[in-house]
Amino acid sequence: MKSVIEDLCVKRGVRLTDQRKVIAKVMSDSNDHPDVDELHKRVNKHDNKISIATVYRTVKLFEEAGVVAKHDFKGSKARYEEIPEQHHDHLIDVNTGEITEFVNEDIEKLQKKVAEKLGYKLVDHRLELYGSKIKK
Amino acid sequence: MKSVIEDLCVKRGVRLTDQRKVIAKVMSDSNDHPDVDELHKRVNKHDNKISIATVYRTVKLFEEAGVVAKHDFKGSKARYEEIPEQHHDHLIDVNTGEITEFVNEDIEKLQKKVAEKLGYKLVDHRLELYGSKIKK
DNA sequence: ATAATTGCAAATGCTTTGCTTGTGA
DNA sequence: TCACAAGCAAAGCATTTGCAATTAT
Repeated sequence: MKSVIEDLCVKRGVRLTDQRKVIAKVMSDSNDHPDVDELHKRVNKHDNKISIATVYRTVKLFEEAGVVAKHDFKGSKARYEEIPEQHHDHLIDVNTGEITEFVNEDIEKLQKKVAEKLGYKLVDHRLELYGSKIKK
Repeated sequence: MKSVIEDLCVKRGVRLTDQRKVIAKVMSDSNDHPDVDELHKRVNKHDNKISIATVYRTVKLFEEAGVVAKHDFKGSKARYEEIPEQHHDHLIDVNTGEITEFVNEDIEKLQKKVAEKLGYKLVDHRLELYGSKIKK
């Protein structure tokens, strides 16, 4: 059965090899934000002949095709996630590295407004919150 | 005459060598966001025996001492700036790389609120807007 | 058929580090 | 004095790439 990412690739004319299908499935099945090493490990459970170079090439390809998102959080290597239905930003636990997703329309609107006031059309943004858990 | 960064270093007990004084001065005199290579070039105009390794070690030291800020904007290497009196965020021109600083208290407050609602104390954040100039 | 993709290992680019010599407080 | 810093070159780490063999359409 086709993964969400695989479907999107077909729609966008991305050539699908066996390796790409496996990587697409692994990413679609992930609910976290794995880095390339972790993806490679997960992918290798399905096919241990897929090289890490291919994983690197594929996540880049998927990113350029707009089917996965890349994140460079402070102090860690690049992480990836399937493009979500709804845009969200991230809060990173500075102690554990745990990532929480959130949506805030007010902030989104304000960003657009700030950019426009400065004479720019907002084409992208990055918002990351770093926090430590409040014990109650 | 002592630079702002040099002053701060004294206050925080950071040992000041000739090299560090030069690097501090160059950074205090910069109004942009130079990367390490660019800093090294500027520093070398004052003393061409200062190695790039020292520049790397020093910006890291300054950053840990809280006297300079490091930024990792999308698609470029690490850039540095003197810690500003007032906190600000950045808008990056996706076409030219030009950086504009801005302050928005409403966004700041909302970020804090979002973190708290998720059970976190906000200890840091990253907000970057990427835009293209609107021609008028 | 054939242009694109893979695996491998080597190369890259930025940053850090070991070691010896030099130096600030 | 002497713990710390600098310069140099080598190492490290994540990522990219050249090339020959393989594969999707």
